[in-house]
Amino acid sequence: MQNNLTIYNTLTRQKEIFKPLHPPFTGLYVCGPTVYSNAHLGHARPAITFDLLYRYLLHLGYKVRYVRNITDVGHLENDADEGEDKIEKTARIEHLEPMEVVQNYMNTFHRNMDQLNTLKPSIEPRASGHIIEQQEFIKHLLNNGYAYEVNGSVYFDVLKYSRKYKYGKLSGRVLEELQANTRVLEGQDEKHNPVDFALWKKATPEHLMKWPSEWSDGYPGWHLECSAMSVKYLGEVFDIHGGGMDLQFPHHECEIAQSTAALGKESVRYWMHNNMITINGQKMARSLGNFITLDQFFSGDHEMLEQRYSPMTVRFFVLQAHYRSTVDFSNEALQAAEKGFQRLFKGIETLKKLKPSDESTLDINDLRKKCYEAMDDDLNSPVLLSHLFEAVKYINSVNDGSEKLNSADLDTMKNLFNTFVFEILGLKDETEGKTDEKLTGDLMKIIIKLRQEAKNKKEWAVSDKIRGDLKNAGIVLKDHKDGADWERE
RNA sequence: GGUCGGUUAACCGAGUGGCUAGGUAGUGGUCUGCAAAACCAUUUACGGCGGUUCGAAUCCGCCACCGACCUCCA
Repeated sequence: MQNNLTIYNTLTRQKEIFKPLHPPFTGLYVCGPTVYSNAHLGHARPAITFDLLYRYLLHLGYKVRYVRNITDVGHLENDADEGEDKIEKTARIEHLEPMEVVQNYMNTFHRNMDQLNTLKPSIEPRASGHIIEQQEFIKHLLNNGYAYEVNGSVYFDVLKYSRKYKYGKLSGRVLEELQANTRVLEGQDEKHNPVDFALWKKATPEHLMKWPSEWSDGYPGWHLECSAMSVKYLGEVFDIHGGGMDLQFPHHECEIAQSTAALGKESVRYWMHNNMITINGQKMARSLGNFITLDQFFSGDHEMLEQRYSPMTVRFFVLQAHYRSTVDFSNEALQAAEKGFQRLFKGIETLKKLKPSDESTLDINDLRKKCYEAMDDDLNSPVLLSHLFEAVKYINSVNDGSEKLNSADLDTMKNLFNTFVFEILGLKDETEGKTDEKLTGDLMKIIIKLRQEAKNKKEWAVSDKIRGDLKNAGIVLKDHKDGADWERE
């Protein structure tokens, strides 16, 4: 399994050549959503980023097991609330069962992910379905002496851990400074140290989501599910763990601590983190209330949106930036992405119609090499797109007759677009698959022919009326030298 | 205050010590009964101040500004 893929490992803060532990197999774990509200643009970022990685690994020939969890227990909303479980809180407001809320938002999330054309993970485990595994994990930590029980809750002993291992290695935190900076808040008296974190929390009587355990009726700590489920499905040591940059600390740091303490070794080989989507320069987040949901993008139903943006426009928008850069939302940027996406796909349409020449004026192998180099360079999708746009320009020139492609190169070019645009970038033609497409096409041919006859007789009023009426019906005619094309508005 | 990252033209967004990234918009042109579209060509850059270098947007230092995270029961 040869490849030149390099990925930026947050652990070492540099790009490293990707070498899986057990080729051709490779494991990928990505932190999925907490399903207590509708998915917003921020959720699209990791989904698309790691979909790109998953697709590229598949393309390179790896047998990938892609695990993305659904968090359906735990998580607090913010400092203001009184320790209510996020999911439980929403449940109370809407008078629904907690699991009904979970199901509802999970369904929406899945629909949105399908719209964005992300491939489904191999396994999508839910925290609530792995309570026993999490409890087993806690027992392991208690036996190892890295956890302690107080009043039915179990906490991880960070200080003890740090005597043997380095706590904070992923996020660059220094334990002493963390202790110095920790805010002193109520409810921590159970902990031996403020930096300790919960593995199991005893539930209050009114808490709805709780499970029996030998310590108490309660619920697992947030960080635990990822450790327990990744080990279960990918093994004690696996290749890639991904997630948003905002999860680096404390979530992933605690995951590392738990797993290392329980297993006695590093569990994750490559840590990858996508950057944030910003809006007016600030992170788009549920908790900040500055989010626009994916459904709102797709429908245009939000006061900040000047128009609707199709799922592929959103996907293209995300891919046009490198995953480790922030991307700032704006209508202008989305509209530019929409136009760019259309230009790319018009190029593909033109490519389909090209006639081969006897010779080629393009070094197609060089183009292919550049495309692979871009992807190998830590998934540099914007550079890949720039090469594809260069190719589009070339395709148009061939169409105009100023450049040439021979038959073999033409096939290679089609292949290249198929591979990179559809297979790897995961873009798709949104006009395809509509019903009666063939019939519509045939009808349009007849209409255009009739109009052409009118034009030949210089009956401009007739031809303009046809064009105008079609426009009212949502169809745009585009005249050119030998005939006319049409497309939906 | 600490840790990490960023500051590129009208907007978005790559990037290497010397060679036009790319997209959108703008401008000019081709095509055209008109319109639209399409295509071609093309203008405006590298936060500030120093330093290293024959040469720096790219390396180093300082400053300014912006952002993420800094555990609460999760």
